Amino acid sequence: MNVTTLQTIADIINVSRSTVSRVLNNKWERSGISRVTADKITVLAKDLNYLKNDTARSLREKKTFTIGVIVRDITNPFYSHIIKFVERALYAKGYTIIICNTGYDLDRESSLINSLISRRVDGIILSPIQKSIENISIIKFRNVPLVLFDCNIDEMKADYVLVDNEAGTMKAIEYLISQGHKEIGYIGGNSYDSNNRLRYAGYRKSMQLASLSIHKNYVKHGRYTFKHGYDSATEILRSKNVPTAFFTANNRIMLGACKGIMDCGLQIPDDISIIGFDDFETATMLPNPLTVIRQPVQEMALNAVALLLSRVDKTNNIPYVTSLLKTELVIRNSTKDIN
Amino acid sequence: MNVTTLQTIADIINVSRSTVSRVLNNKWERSGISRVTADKITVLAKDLNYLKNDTARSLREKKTFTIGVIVRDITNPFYSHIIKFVERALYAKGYTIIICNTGYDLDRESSLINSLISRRVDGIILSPIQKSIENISIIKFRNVPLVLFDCNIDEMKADYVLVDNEAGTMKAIEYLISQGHKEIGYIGGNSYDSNNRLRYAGYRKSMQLASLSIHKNYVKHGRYTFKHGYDSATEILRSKNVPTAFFTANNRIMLGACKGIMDCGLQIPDDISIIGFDDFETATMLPNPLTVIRQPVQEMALNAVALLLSRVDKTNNIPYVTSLLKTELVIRNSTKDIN
DNA sequence: GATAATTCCACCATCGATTGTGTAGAATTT
DNA sequence: AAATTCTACACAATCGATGGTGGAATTATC
Repeated sequence: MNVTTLQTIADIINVSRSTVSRVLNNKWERSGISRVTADKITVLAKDLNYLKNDTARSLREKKTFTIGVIVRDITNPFYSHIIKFVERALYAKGYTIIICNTGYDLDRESSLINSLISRRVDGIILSPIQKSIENISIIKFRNVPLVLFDCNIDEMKADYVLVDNEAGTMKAIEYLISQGHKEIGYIGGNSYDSNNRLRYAGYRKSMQLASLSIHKNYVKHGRYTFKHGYDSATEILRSKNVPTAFFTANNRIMLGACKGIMDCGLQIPDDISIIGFDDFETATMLPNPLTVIRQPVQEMALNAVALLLSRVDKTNNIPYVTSLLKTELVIRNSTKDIN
Repeated sequence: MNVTTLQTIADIINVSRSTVSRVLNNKWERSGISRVTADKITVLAKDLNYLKNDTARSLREKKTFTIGVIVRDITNPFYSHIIKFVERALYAKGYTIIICNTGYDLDRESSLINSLISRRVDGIILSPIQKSIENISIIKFRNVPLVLFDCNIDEMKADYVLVDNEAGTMKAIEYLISQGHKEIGYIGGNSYDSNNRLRYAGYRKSMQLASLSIHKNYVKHGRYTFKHGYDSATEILRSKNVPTAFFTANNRIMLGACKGIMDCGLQIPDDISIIGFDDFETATMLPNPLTVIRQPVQEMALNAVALLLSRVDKTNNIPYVTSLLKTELVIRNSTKDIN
């Protein structure tokens, strides 16, 4: 259980801790340590399986080489892919990431943030719940480098990475309209969520531009879940008037809606068209592969990392940056031209 | 940028660091500190937004309250769900987790392990690549509490959490046989992977018990990917003789195989039956929902955490434990009775 | 041979928190 | 009034690593 430390090595070779430290950090030349001493130390360190103690180093250096990443739902493939890319990019820069999952629980978010700050992470990438922005303020108050991800909060000045939610949605709706759809339903996410608000705004704008009216009954906001998608779709489809197409605000809702449509005995796209935000692996697996708005997941991850690291490295006050990325309409086969 | 430390508070109130420490750790009564002093300290700490420094505490306590979790592919829903449950359980016990993704890269695995040990994590939950067990030995050598997850390595004594791969597969194969299938293909994972070996063993055993012969051409080992599933299925289906059913060794392979089958112009389950290991959200979304062997994901996660923490807490040498969990055959509609 | 110039390292403070031990001064006892 | 007991803290060592400063020993220079 006895671990080798710098002191262990120093004692054996009869040099000081600092000398060992300098050698093992490749600073021995600059510090005027002889090659002979350096070699002895290097060899012994290997023999004793010396492994640096990062807690000590972090304490001393006031730098942990750790980044906190907080997402709302790690089981959503959108986030798990983001995390994969973020982890890979940060790892390449020598950073480790601590991943936290809020599960849309505000208390959890708050407590996780405190925990990350206690651990003195060098920065945080946060995909906030947005019900309250108090948690975010704490991070800023503590002066911890922060990148807000997948959200767009007007009242909060910060670095952002986000996509053109409104424009992306408009592409989708306009595509539906070009196929002759006039009655288009919107099954969205939480009403306090900026993505949902912007996607909804895009939906309304496109409808308005085409002089199409929006039926209140065709619009459902709710949670970003399969269940919400399913319930909303079936509820809408069981009423007297039904739309000819649906827009869904994320992958989970889309899957739920698809299942709901099928369970209502309707076929996609013959009986009803559907288009949604987020691309995902199984979108191509349905009887008719799904047409979606794809977010540039890897690019988003890389931009978040780059933005954050530039904050971490530079103590000077760069103005806040918003990295706004473009979405792409991926046309598959879940909508039908009814012109 | 000046952070409050115990010393800051101590200086203002004119007490010593230790007194402040004891108060903020609720040890003041035991240490004979007056309520008046304690209150003053508590109030001031709050006013100054004091936040404990975990790097310092960890160094002193030789305990980081951090657990490393290493998985092979975080974007696989099986793992992302495991991680979700593991994180939740550990969080409840005051631990933070560092999630690492090897992406089946052995060097990465090795380097991640070293990094975790450098950070002095209190324990590691590892789902190893298994091409080499050297990396695992390092963890054991360093005496870091370890739980091996989702694998079964005979040569390596350790704590394990795993499922009845062989028995589970047998349930699946026997189900197919009971439906009259005699020509059953096996599309598996990496040949060095213990899960794959055991699942394959289960497949062979069931076939043998039913006196069915295994066609070499119907068996494909490879990577746990969509592509491998797709390629294998199409390759098999394009040959002269084709099986009436497939068993697939994980969720990715299953999806790939399904797509392959569809792209060959065949219908599931009318033309060909399929059954696979791992349940997943979209299994229910296909035209005909998929029949699968479900692993008790949450239970696996909780057992891994419990096992690990018992190692972390007790320094005494408990004998190694293997937590072997049962799988469940979830019958949906991807197989057809051809009796 | 004496002084100057290097070479090569040791010393010590520091990061922030924790804890065992020691001790003034007040309170109580005899 | 002296002895004893409490009360309420302070002190200092420790965890392991880092880096500025200073100085002994060796070599070079005239």
